[in-house]
Parts: sequence; structure tokens; C-alpha cells
Amino acid sequence: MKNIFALVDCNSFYVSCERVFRPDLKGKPVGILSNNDGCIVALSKELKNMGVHRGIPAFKIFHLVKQKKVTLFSSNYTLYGDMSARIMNVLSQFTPELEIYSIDEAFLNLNGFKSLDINEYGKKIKYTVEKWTGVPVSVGIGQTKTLAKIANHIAKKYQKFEGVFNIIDHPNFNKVLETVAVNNVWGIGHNYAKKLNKLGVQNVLQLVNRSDTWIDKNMTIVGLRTVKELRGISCIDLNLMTSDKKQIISSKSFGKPISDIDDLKQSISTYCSRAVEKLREQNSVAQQIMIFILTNPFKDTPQYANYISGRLSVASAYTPDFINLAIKLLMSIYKENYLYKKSGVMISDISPQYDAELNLFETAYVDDNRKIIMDCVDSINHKWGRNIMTFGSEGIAGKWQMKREFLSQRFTTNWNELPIVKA
DNA sequence: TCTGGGGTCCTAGGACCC
DNA sequence: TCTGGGGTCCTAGGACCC
Repeated sequence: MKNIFALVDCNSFYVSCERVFRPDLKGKPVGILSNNDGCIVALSKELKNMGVHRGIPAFKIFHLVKQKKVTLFSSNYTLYGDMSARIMNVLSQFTPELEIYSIDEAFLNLNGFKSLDINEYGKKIKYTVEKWTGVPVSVGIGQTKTLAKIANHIAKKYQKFEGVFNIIDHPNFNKVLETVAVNNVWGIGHNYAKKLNKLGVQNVLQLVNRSDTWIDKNMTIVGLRTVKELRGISCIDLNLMTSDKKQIISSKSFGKPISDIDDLKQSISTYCSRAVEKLREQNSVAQQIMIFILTNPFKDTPQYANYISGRLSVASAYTPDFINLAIKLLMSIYKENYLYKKSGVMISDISPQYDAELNLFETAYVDDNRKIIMDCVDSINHKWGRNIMTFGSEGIAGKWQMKREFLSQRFTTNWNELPIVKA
């Protein structure tokens, strides 16, 4: 029995979100910047056609912005996250089994719709999402997730398919595989692609024709799983449960480089606070923390980078426990007179709050006031907006904080920033 | 002028145990 | 005198994803 997977992927997602509220930008070159407006992370087809690609530093195209040839936006994750939720909600009406794979992608199990014309169903999905949310999507259909990804790639690449491509039982299956380069396969990144090319494997057909032992030897069993999927044997199931994170990272580059210990303390406290907040969102506690600070490796200035781990005596989700330890760790690696560009916090050794290992001499997090306090802080911030309540050590509007000069409004999530329709 | 942030899984190698 | 072989756990690092 064959499986039917569909992969729905939004076209230039961040750009499309901005265009929903700026319809005048349809068909025009648009780019979205990373944090601190550093580099391009997403771009429209039109901008791509101007020779711009993902990852280039933003300042290189600022002159085009001044000439009004290109429009840029700072990342507006509040907006993108909310648009994503709307899209996923639409998709959930097309199947009982939906895996939200990323902010702009979802896998759908369509096994139950075999009696329908599956191509038509794909078109209907595409049409409905666009109609209801304003965001254009592409739909790829295959009998494994990896093949659905390939089909999606083809749907995007060739206009004649109008955004929907089904690779199941395709009359020219091998020919199709031959047109896809190995670096476009889900699970084959930069390094393996380079290695495969060297070994004489350029396209997907060549790859699937290699023996299992050859694949295993050169790409480990992870690669073998990918190749089996390409051959139509489903090895990667739909992941319907969102499982708890095993590590939580909060880290960012600074808007401006800093060298003062107080600024670093603020940044570490802020990232700590955010990471522990995420920890509580999944009702977990954690015992291990790692912090790091580093200078700008792209600059020709004195370099310093260091990281250090520490452990709490008992697992916790109480922000001050983590901040106190993090500051101690920071003091032990901090060196004066360097221009720091980035810091970060990573929390690990995570367990469920009600199943955490106990310590004979200390009260568990769930059993004392610390949980009550944190729950209270979280509910206030949830109701009134993030950062209404913060910890003193986080500081206020430090110069290290993120630069976002081209930010659009939070059109869909903030009453004060709703779009206005002029009659 | 200047280069994102947040994740997962697997493997290799060392320490340690019986 | 001899120094196997198998197992587990941990960590660092490499690969990948968006």
C-alpha cells in the first residue's frame, strides 16, 4: 500500500507576509533582513533575479533601497508567527494528520483521500490557502516525505506546473530524478553534496542507483535512510506530536559591539530569562546551563571567545536561579578590553516539571513558591505583552539590543498596529 | 558601515565497569 | 609471567534542517 504525503511550502514566506499588508509590493523586489538588519535572510523572486542571494550583507544593497528599486524589511517574527498559525489552521481542514514542520512548511498525510483525484486535491489546498490568508504556496506530492520535498522543489521551479506537482506513479519518474541535483535533496547538505559530486554522483537518479553498502559507507545510515525514501520506501513517519525540546538556546548578536561587563550581564540575563521562559512553556525544568561570549570573528580586531557550563544543585525553572548562576559563570570568563559582538545562553538536561529528580536537601521547583511566582510573571506577560515584567538585571533598552530599522507593524497581533483601510 | 538564530540526530573516542 | 572483550555513559564535533 502506497502512502501519500503532501508537502505544502510557502513561497518566499517572510516576503509574502509583508506583501499581504503591502499589496503594492507584489511583483516588486523585496528582501527581509536578519536580526540587527545584518544580512538578507529571505527575498522575493524579483530580488533574486537582480543577482541578490540569501546571506549577503545588507549594506551591499542599501544603495538600491535609496534609489527606490528595492524594499527591505527587518524581521518581524510576531507577524510571521501569527500568519503561520493561520496557514496551519487552514491546512488542518484538509487532513486529520498534519505535521507542522517549520514556520512555513507542513506535511499532510493524504492516505485517506485515495479515492479523490489527488492532483485536484493539491490544487484545492493551494487555492484555499492563498484565498484565505493571502500567502502563495507550493504543493509537492510523493509517496515518502523526501519525495514530497522533491516534488515541491519541482512545483516551485517550473512555472508550467502552477505550483502543484505530484511525483507518485509519474510516467517519467527516472527522468524527473535525473533533473534534480543532489544538493536539492532534503537531508543532503553542502558537505555531502560536495563529496557526492567528487565521487561522480551529480543527480538524484545516480544517487538512488548506488548500492546500499556504498551509501552506508559514504553517508552513514542517515544517508541510507534518505536514499531509501528516494526509492519510494517510507522511513520517516509523520511527526504528529510536538515533543519537548532537549535543549533551549537564546542568543543574539548585539546591535553595537560592547565591552562593558554591565552590558554583558544585561544581555546574558535577558537571554537567560527568555530561555527559561521557553522552558516553562513546555512545563519543564532544567539543571544544566552553558553561556558564551564572543567578539566579531569577521573583524580584524583582537579576538576572544569562551564558553562555560554550570549546574544547578536541583533542576529548576525559576529564572533567578539561572540568572545568578549565569552571571557567576560570566564573571569567570569575562576579559576586559575586548569588543564583544554576541553572547548566548543554552539550557540542557531538561526534564518534565513533575518528573524531575529530587534533591534530599532542597525543595523541588514544583513544590514551592518559585513556581507560583513564575507562573504569575508568565501570565502577566502573556496577557499584556512580553517584557511587561522583567528582571532587574536585564536592564532597559541597552545599547546592545537589537537593531531593527525597517520594521513593519504587528498588523495582526496588536490593536494599535492594525492595518487601516482608507475609503 | 558589515556577515542570523534556533534546533535535531549521529558518530567517534575516552573513561569506566565487569 | 598476563593485559581480552563487551557494554554503557559522556562529550565534542560534524552533519543536517528551517
